[in-house]
Amino acid sequence: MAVNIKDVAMRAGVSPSTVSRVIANNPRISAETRERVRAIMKELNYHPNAIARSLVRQSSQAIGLLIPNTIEQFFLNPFFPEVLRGITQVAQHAGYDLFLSTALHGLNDIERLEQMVRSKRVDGVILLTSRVEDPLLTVLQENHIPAVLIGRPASSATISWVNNDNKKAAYDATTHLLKLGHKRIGFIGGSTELVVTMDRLSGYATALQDAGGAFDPRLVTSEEFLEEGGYIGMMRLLATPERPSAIIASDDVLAFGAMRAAGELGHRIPDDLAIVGFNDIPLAKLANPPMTTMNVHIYELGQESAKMLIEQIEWPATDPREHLVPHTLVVRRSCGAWNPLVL
Amino acid sequence: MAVNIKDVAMRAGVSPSTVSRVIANNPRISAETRERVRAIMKELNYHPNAIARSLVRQSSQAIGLLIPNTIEQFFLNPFFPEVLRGITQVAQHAGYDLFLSTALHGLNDIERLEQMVRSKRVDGVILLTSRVEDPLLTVLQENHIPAVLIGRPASSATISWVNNDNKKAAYDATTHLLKLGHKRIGFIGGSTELVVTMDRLSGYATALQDAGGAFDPRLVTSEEFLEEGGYIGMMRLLATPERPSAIIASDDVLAFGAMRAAGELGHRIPDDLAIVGFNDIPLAKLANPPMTTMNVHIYELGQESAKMLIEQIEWPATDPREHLVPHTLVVRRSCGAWNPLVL
DNA sequence: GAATGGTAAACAAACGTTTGCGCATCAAAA
DNA sequence: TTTTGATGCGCAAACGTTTGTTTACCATTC
Repeated sequence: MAVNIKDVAMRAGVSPSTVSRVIANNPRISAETRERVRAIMKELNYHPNAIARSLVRQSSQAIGLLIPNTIEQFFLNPFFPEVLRGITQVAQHAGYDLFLSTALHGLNDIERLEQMVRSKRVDGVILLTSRVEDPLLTVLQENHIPAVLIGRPASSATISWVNNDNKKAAYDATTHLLKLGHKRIGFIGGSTELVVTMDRLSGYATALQDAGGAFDPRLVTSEEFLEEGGYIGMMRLLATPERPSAIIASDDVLAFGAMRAAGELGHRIPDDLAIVGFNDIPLAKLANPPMTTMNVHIYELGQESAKMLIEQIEWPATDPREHLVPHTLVVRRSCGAWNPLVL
Repeated sequence: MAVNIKDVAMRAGVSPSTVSRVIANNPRISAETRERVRAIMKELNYHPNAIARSLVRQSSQAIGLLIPNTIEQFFLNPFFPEVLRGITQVAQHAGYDLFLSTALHGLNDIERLEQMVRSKRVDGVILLTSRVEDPLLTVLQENHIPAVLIGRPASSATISWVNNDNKKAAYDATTHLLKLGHKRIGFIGGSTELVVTMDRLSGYATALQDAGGAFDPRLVTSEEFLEEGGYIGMMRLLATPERPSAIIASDDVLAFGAMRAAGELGHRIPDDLAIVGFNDIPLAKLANPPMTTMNVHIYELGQESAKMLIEQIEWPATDPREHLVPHTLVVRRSCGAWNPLVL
């Protein structure tokens, strides 16, 4: 039914090989033939079959996105579209298509991985799943699957990854609050199974320690990565005997929940309670008050991961690389630093 | 390098056809052979090549998502992840993979469409692009490409679509405000090129008319589909001589911008100004005050579109269908209806 | 004992490309 | 005139499956 390369060849009075070479802009085709074939292609409205091409080329010119099992949570977080935007930008530019793999009906990460790459549908994968179990990494290595992790591998596995310096970022955020005079600073984190949570918690603790402050476990809570989690976490922290005067939330969505909880209990932000979030999602600046938050440049994270993956696909020999995307604290109103210039 | 069906066949002492039939659970294979082949597949860690399969089957078991050219705006709007979530859910369940097509380097919709489906990478497409130009629809029809539009076609083209009854929804939202006693109600819409904007505007106007109110063009503004657009729109409306006492924003993101503008000018919501948004994005209930908004059930929109597309792919004969997803007004604080029960 | 029927598996063609190799053709050099 | 070297193009194999048809085998039946 659909017109194929043979139809074009026949109509143009040449062989399929010639048509193929015209498509590939092979220089060994005369200008005259090239033009004639091109005209026929247009006339017949011919479009090369990408599937057949992939089969013979042994490459699909597509990259896969492995989305965490906690789909709902992940999609709900503005992190997702933003990182996707970055990946998209680079992939498009390099001529790669994007394949999405989500997990719903009980497929685990490994099965999904095999579905995508072992079946040759994609040339490599970007892992958005921050809680990386080792078996997955083993499968990747054993099968020489080009892959890039967004986040940091829990173990010292040899895989390319792109991440923020989360410890440093949390350290900086905490220091910011310390400089504003806060003594008791609380921490609301996501699931402790996530490397990112542990890193940020660690940076927070180190900052307190360096400032001579005490790390009080009652001021630390870890919740689901949802607005509701932030809400609950804040409620918990505010119930402690000596309540904190400032909060670090390891995600803006958590921070939003925290702000809601604080508001409901009648605490004013930043007067009674300073809050610093993480990620600088678009709505952070629209919060009331506008939220101070650590911008981790998610878009760049996405871009860089795609770049690294494509590099890996096209030069399979290259060693795993790491890349740290810098962070910048965006000072708004929620931390109580009315004049950012003095900091 | 990678193990293929022939390797399995050889090792099991059978032909490739037999292996293929084992994979397909063909009943003509004896139980004994089936088990033996299965064992070998596991032993060799064999995974069928989806590309080769697609080639011979003439179907890729994948559906494509055509994302509007206004990528940045689209990704920024929480509508996107939510509709994607719905699509994903159904697609996964039916065994279809998801392919993303975004437009960056100047490819227009048609080119992208051809890239995806004419090249057989996907079996059908979901069009997320609400401003559907006719040429695109023509291409779809001429090539018998299974497709579903999310939104309503501008012309009376014969294409399957799933949508909200946007006129009715806007009518209902406006009526809600009228019942609360508002006389001058403003409307902040997205680009007038979008069908959805025009539909909602139309419903708004009809509601005013039915209530005996006058439609005042000075109370209507159309802006970019961004928070910033809502901000500017609100500024514009508040600058009119007789300023409105209530606002309908055709998108929650616009409503957020509107609320910010109102806040900056010192107007209190809902006391000085009532606001009703559209979409009920997750953050709507976290706004300050929590936002009254028309829930259009985006997730369902996504689910239904995927269902319709897959149905179309698997039963090519079926006629184009339409589906309206119901809307429900979620009354919170921003509209000033303190006791939703009385309505 | 030959014909029939049923079951299990093999054969081979197809799907639409790409690409190494070989074969003409022709002009220039020997 | 023969050799050489480009140049332009065709041949055919390969990529890894699926599937309609055929074959081989064995047990019934006449």
